[in-house]
Amino acid sequence: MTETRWLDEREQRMWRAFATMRRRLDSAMERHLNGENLSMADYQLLVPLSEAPGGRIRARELRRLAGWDRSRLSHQLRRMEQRGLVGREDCPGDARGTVIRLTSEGRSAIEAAAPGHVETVRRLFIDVLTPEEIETLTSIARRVLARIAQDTFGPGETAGTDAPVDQDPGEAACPG
Amino acid sequence: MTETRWLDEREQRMWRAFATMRRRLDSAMERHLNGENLSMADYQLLVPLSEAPGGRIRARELRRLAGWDRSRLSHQLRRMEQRGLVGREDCPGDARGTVIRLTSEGRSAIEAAAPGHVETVRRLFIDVLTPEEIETLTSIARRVLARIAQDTFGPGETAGTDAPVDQDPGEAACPG
DNA sequence: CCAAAGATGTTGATGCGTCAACATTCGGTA
DNA sequence: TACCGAATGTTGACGCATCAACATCTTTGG
Repeated sequence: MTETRWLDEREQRMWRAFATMRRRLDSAMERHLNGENLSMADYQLLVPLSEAPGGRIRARELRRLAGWDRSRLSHQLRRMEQRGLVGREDCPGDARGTVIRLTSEGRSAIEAAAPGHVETVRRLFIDVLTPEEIETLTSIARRVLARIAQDTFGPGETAGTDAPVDQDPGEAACPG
Repeated sequence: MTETRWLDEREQRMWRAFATMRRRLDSAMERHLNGENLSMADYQLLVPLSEAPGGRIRARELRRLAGWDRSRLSHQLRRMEQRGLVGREDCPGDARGTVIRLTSEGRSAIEAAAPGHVETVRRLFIDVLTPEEIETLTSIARRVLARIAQDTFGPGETAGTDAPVDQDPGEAACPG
């Protein structure tokens, strides 16, 4: 180990402000969604489901779209099924699979919540950015993601046992 | 309700990339810290404790420094106490209070983890940014935080019942 | 065909985070 | 002094997230 390169004052200020912004943004969006009785986790699954033909997606595919691992998805679907937002069906052609179906309650919920959610994203974040800053942020995010991917396979520790790190659709904004 | 202002392509691309970066950055840092058997939550409390004289801070103050609410702090301290990282003592002069004490195990843990954590922050994030981008991010974070603060007290819903939203030291980086 | 290996989901345990309810103590005021 | 409201912490319940273990089914290769 060489000597630790601590953060200088500017770096520290940025890192703290950035971390705080992240936390506050999450809380605020969670809070606004909760007003519609949905969590961010619900939202992330309901959006792709609402865009799928018939409101049906196989769990495997949903897992890929959300970038989650099996367990997280299964637990979340169990909770959502209990609330009547989704249902499980047998998967034709593969007895291992499960098809997730958006219920009418689920569709109502996402359609009620989506506009407000997007408005929140816009009001709290996008509207305070200049077009240049939007491009800069996109560029930064890409560089950081590339670096993290590098890092995962370098001195790797828990290199992807389950979750595929290939693609990441992130969070959709416009449910049909 | 006026018409929803959906996100255009650039905005959506930025928002998704940004959200993904946030998640991946969190996971990566959590994972690296876990290599030292610490969580981010542990770290956030251990840093101020390690910097305090005698390794002692009253719970109220720790709560303020971390920006947490009572309950979260209490639960986290219970878990950390069970692992021997901290201890609870009576608060002299105020029988309601509790003084949190960093144990020697706690000190060893934070001192072992801090350099690696800072290195991770630097390698995965800071090192891929230009000085201009660091300033830009600081500026963006401040604007967003101001907007969120505005929003909280505007059409507010759960405007701060417990957690003081005044100051936020965020995450410290250099435990003495 | 049959056994091994892989894919797909589920479950239980545990840690993290929030909310509501509670007990205790302090401070100010009648 | 006695009371009442505020401050301080703790607890239980529940949702979210990850890990390890498991059950089942499919595919592959002999």
